[in-house]
Amino acid sequence: MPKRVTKYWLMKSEPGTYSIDDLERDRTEPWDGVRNYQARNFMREMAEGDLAIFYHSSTNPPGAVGVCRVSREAYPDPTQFDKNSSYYDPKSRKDDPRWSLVDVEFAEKFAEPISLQALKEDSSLEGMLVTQKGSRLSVQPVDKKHFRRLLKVARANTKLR
DNA sequence: GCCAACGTTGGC
DNA sequence: GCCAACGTTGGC
Repeated sequence: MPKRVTKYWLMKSEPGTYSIDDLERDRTEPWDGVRNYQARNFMREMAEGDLAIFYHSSTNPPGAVGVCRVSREAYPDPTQFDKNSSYYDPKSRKDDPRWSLVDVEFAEKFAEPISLQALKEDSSLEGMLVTQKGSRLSVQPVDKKHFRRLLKVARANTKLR
C-alpha cells in the first residue's frame, strides 16, 4: 500500500474569533463553523497529517501567521445541531449532517506574520488562491511548491530578527 | 464603515 | 432553470 501523499491547505480565521495564539494555547481545536459547501468539501478531502497555513483574515494586516496539522479527518460539525450556537443550521438533519469539520493541531507560529501584501508581491507565489481578488474561500488547497516557498519566507524572516 | 465579489434562496 | 434579492466575506 503506497502511503498517502501529504496535502497542503490554507485555513482562514478572524483572530478575534480564533487566532494562532489560541491554537498554540489549546494545542488542538475542532475547526467548526464552516458554512460554505466548497470549503466543506475541501475539509472532507483532508487526511490526518495534512498541513495547513493558518491565515488571519479581517485584521490589519491580514496574512499567514503559522502552520497547523490535521489531527482528525472530517466528521459532523456538532454546532450545526446546537440551537444556541450561531452556527446552528435548522435545515441540517442528524441522519444526514450537512456540515463537517476537521480537528487541527498547532504546528508552529511564524516569528513574523507574512502579510497578504507580501504574498501578493512574491512572484514565486503567483497563482495562490488567497492572493486572488475576491477570493473568499475560508478553506482552500495550496500547491506544495507554494507551501514550501511560504515556509522558506517565514524562516528568512526569523533570521532577520 | 464601505463595497466588490461572491454564494444562497426562492419566486416564477 | 433563470435571475433578482438578499446575505456574507473580507480587503481596504
